[in-house]
Amino acid sequence: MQILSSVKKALELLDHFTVERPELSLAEISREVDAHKSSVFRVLTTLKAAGFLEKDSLSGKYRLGLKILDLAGRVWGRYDIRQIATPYMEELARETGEVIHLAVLDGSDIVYLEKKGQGQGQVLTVATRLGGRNPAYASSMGKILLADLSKSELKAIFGRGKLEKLTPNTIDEIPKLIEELARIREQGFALDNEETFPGIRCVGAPIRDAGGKVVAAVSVTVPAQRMDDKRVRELWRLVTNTARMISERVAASKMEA
Amino acid sequence: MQILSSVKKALELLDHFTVERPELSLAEISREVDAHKSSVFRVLTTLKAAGFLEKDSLSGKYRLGLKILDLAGRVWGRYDIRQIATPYMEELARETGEVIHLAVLDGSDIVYLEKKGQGQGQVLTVATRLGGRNPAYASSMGKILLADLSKSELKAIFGRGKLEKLTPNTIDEIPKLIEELARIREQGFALDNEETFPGIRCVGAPIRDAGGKVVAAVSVTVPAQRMDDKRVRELWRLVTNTARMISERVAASKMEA
DNA sequence: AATCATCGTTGCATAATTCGAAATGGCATT
DNA sequence: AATGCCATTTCGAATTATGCAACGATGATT
Repeated sequence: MQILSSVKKALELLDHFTVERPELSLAEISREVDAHKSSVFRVLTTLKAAGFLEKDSLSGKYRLGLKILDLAGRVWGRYDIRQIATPYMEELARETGEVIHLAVLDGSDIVYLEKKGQGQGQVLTVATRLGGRNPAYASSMGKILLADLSKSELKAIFGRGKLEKLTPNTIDEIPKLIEELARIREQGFALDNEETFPGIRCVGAPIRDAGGKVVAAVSVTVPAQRMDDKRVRELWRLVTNTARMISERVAASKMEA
Repeated sequence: MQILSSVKKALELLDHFTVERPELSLAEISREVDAHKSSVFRVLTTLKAAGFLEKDSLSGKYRLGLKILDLAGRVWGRYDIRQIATPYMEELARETGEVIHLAVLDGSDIVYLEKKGQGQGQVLTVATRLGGRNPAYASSMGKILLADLSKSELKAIFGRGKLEKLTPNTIDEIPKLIEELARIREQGFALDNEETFPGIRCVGAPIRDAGGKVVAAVSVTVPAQRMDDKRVRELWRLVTNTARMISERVAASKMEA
């Protein structure tokens, strides 16, 4: 494996900038990465010169730069599905009064492509973000996407070990996950029963391309206290309907995701 | 200036991946950057390991990776204005039947934060993209944003040279631009008269924060053949109304851009 | 089937680059 | 004024990235 260590270090430095901590000083970063200040300064300067970071002229702190949006715009071009799905998600958000997500599978994670709706002013909601990720095996959308993979594909992704528990409810044994995925294939939707986030349940449904392959998933996200069995059945009907409509549009546009 | 040259090279390599050419092979990139294949291979491998590139397993070609979306999601968090403006832009797109843009100033460029509407099926439209950039001095939105800067701020951005002409109509002399900006401050909107893209005209208006500072701009983009003086007046009224409504919402939400 | 050209990947010695320590100036606090 | 912390720069030593050569795989051509 031929990794350039100074390039790796520079790229990893970007990960320290988060939504919670969008601005950081040289000193803060040096302490966090446990590297000498002058080295970190040079990395920051390089990232800034390339537009990946910018520096607030008043505070002298660094934050992620707009070059990243420029590059991101080039990535979104691959996901026409997002444009197609947006009006349907908006309609579903109005209909249900809940938060709606769209995601694709990347490796063993889902990646959020779109999020619509504000929920019902509840305190408990999900801190998800465009481009953000969660383990596929815990989330309704992830399980939908995994259910469309072959045994060997699943093995290549998860191996034979135990899965990390995100909550007490997370399925952490691969045989149980395989069972769950078989059930999902049968019933055509998936439930996240407080497996990704405590207190949050989701119902997810598959978006298929013209060839029937599951290329994305859409879900309704609800606080557990509002998600009884009656509500599950209701949302299942709505979200699978939305997914089917998106799928038809996807197929009609010869979309490739 | 302390630039790490190997990090710089790696970051610059990302720029070779565009919407037009989303996938590239090792050999293609090596030829383009005029560097040895084995060096480029190691850079690609490092970028791939960090998620900035991914490799199509069938073609072996590289493309931009989803880590970029992850980071972009953290940048968007700075632009609450985008969420606020979206419904108003959608309404304006319906009302005018044209393409609507939202942008902010970054250095001497505008950066597109949002784009709504499809225009009227015309062949001639603008290839703009979320996160994409254009020189501020040529575009209606850019001129709106520049008009809010002080003389010294403008001087720091543009210096004393000539500006690059994008089209025969582009203002390329700084004194003329300063005059134009003074006019814009007076009238409260700006016109791009085929200065950024040939055959394309835009009317732009300022979005202000609670303190009256211009923090973003919104514009209507029209093919020149459909933009007579009557249409200019009509669109000016609509776009400044939209900008005012967004500004009020921005001020109400104590937004910081 | 054999040959050729091109591709992607790896190992190694050398050249290039990066690193850390020390120094310096700026700013805020006492 | 003294102190502490910050950001930035210089320089020699240590480390890393580079380019070359080699290799196997693949596809096209003979």
